[in-house]
Amino acid sequence: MNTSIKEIAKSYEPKDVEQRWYSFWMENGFFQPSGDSSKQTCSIVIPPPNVTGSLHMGHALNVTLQDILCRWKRMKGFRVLWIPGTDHAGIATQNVVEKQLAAEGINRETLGRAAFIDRVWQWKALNGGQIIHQLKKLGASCDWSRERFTLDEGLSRAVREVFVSLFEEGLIYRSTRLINWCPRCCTALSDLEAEHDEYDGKLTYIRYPLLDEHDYIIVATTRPETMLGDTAVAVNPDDARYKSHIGKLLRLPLAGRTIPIIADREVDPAFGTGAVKVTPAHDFNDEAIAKRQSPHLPFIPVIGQDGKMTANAGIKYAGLDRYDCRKAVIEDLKGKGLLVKEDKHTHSVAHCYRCRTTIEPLPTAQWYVDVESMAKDAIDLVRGGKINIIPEGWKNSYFSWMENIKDWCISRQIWWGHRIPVWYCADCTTDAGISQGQHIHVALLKEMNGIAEGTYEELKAAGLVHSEIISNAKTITIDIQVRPFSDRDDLNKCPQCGGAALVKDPDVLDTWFSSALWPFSTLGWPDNTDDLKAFYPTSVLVTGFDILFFWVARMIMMGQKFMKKVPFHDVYIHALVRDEHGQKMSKSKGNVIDPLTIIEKYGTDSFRFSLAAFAAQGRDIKFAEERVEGYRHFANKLWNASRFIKLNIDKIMPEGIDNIEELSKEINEIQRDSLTLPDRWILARLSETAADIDKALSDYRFNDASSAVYQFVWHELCDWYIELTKTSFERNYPNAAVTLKCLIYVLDNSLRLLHPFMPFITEELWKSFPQSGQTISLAPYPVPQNLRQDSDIDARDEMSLVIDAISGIRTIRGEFNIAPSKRLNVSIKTSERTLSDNYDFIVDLAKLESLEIGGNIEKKPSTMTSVKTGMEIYVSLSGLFDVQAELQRLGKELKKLNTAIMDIEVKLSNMEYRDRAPKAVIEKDKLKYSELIEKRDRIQNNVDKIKKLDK
RNA sequence: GGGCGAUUAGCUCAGCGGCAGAGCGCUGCCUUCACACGGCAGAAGUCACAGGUUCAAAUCCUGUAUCGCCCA
Repeated sequence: MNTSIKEIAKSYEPKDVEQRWYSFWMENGFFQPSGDSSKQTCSIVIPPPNVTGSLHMGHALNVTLQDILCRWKRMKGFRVLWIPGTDHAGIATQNVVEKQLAAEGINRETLGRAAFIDRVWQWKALNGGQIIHQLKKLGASCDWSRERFTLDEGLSRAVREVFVSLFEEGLIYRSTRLINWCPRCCTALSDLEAEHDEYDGKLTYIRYPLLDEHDYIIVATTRPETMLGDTAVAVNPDDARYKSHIGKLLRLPLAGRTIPIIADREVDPAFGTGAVKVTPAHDFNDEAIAKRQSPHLPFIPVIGQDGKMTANAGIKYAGLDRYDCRKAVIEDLKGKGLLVKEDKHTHSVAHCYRCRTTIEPLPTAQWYVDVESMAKDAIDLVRGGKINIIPEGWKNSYFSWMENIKDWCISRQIWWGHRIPVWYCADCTTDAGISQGQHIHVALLKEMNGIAEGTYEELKAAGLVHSEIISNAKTITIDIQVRPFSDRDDLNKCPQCGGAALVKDPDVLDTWFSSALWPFSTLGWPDNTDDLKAFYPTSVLVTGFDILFFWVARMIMMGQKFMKKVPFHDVYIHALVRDEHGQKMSKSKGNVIDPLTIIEKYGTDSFRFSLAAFAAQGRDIKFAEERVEGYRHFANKLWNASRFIKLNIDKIMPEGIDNIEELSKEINEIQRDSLTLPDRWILARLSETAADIDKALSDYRFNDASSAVYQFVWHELCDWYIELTKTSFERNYPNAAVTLKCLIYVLDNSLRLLHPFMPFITEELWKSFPQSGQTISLAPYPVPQNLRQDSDIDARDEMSLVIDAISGIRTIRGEFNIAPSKRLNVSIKTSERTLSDNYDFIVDLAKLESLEIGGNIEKKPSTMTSVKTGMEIYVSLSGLFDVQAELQRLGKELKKLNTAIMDIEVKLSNMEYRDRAPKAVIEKDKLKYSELIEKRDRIQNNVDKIKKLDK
């Protein structure tokens, strides 16, 4: 029997406490799903943070909300599985390691592909655990034994399976078209990875001379350097200014080429001059125009993958950076008198989401996923309610994106990632009968046999053998004509000719391709594992709106496609965390708040509680540090409430208590008569609070849940109940022990209610009471059904009388600045027995010297009056009493009451109101009206008495 | 250009047809034996603006202004 309550510190020190418990939870495997499979399950997959990442506010919010849900469900008895892990973040990680290499004076090409990838794995082993460590600091109750990485073996197998089956179905295909190209990362990007920002640029007007006439046409462009690749000028067919020009030829300045004037409906006559230059190889709109023409306009790429002008740009410009070329072109046009003007012009420019470099649209061969039919299904799933998006407002964004979705470019020209499982045969011939070796271009790391680059055939002709070509290749480019083979197993023979001259596709997949499989790949798919059977579909996905399209939409498509079931039932979209001025946090702005600094300063629990309290639906979070400080005070309050209880266990029950689980049974068996009014009241309020929190969490209303528990613990348990128990304890009531048991019971349940929000302090306090439970994280969550059931509503009405009496006296004390130490003499005129039944509570909490309660109390001279429903309170103030001040005070109150009475009179006398308002509303108003009248009359009565008694 | 959201106390925000709320801050009194990271009391609002619907509007509708975000 543990009765010794160790001395506990006067204030809560989070650091001491937090360190201990996390490892305790881990060592005991509390976060692994437990219980038999008949139990209801709850599963969540974490949005995998980038392996390069370190914890920021967004992660902290995201993880805190998931942890609240998981801990709540776990305590409710669900078999909970929360799978953690990280994302290999292809471009980001490769950038980090390349930077390291650059510092050593090498680059990935000199290192070679295999060695480079080894380097990245080394880097990952050394640094990749940082964010995981930080998630643990937050208290995340993930099942770390199931931690996954998007590039680990199992997940790679899932990626391979998905790729190959989509390929076999024809839904993955290779195509040459314009893509967003980042000239710094040297890779293609998906549409989503190109971010559009407003930018102050120029609109340049250029004169294009007509071929056979002394006339010209003026075009306006934001990118003059691309004119070198123009293959037409387009006008709107309905534009009267240009109708007669359609079909004529122009001499393209600087390049000297002849290009036609064509008509296209999409040309906006209001933009610039209404005539636009068409550069199909470097602009998405122009590409579309080119493909609408019959025959298609030619594509002349003049900018290369490195962002420099190519030979097509002409000898003068070839090799120039695209921006230097812009200057040169402007100068040369000026020189020829063809530059009309340059206007200031704001337009949006696409940037690489990883490195901010301006995107260059380039025609290249890339792999695409045909998403049309999957998107259609994904729309239906949300529309039909199979997947709920919360808050609902995001549904519209989801639909509008999904309805306009374009095929997804999934190939990336980098090395870190899932290699595309496709092979090409250098020996076979294309459909056109040409040797495929002529369509495979190889650049070697160094010159061999006098050749540095050329087609596969040329290298062979120079005497190189297959293995030499492959192992010394710096880059391999495969033309679209070459036939791809994809397979679940690595190919070493051509499936067609049986030859061994196979070239593996050099590209890797978009990281989001593997992320899209996360809800089932982490559970063991493509194997039909027990986890998959038990935990798929997952219960809810908690994430920020910034990856709604990147990730959520794609998971829905892939989940439905491959599992034939939704990946999750609910998607809870939380806010973005901004700084206290509403600015997005960013390193460049220097307004980033580091969660770990906050944790260091205020403790994890306070931080988590703040995040939950901030997490109102549908609004961004402006993070204010003062709020966290406020919740640290709350933690301290809780700490001290427990401290108070422990001190009293020592005093009142020297024999101690066996364990607090036993207490729950006892509380349920205690006769109502043995309980004080405060006991009954707090039990009732506990039950109501538990119901409120359960409802709020079920609806993902984290802020409602946190404020309900805050309000209860501080303002009901601490402000009132604990203060009231002091009366029982200090006056040695016969049932003081019962009250103490109630108090412990309420604290125990409060700790359990709070645990999902504040896991550390609640475990610390809970474990400091004697009990058989191993951990609070597996203790039952309080819901009304498992709390004392007979806690009555009468208790609340009765208690509000007592509270009114005490508050009434305190208000008078406060208004006249009477020191709390001065005991007052008070009489209360009332017919309510409740007040005399709770005589001591009023005396103690209002700090009275004497108290008289009765129906026949008469107001004495020099007494302050407070009129409340059901009672009139007289506070004796002989000596301090000021007639004028008191009359003024009561007069003010009368005035207020009269205004209220008049308002309600107008309302009640309105016939339409009486006809149409619901009965209950009218009844309520009538009751209120009579209460107001009664109160006013009683105050008036008192005013009259003062005038008579104290004149 | 299209769409979404916000505007409520000094600040940060709940509330979204039936008496305008919370936290922080502010003012006054108090080191009362859990807690000064505290207690008690108090002041503080034309619910952005203009119309409309309704017996009744912070709440629903329309428009305006300002701010923010997403998509093109």
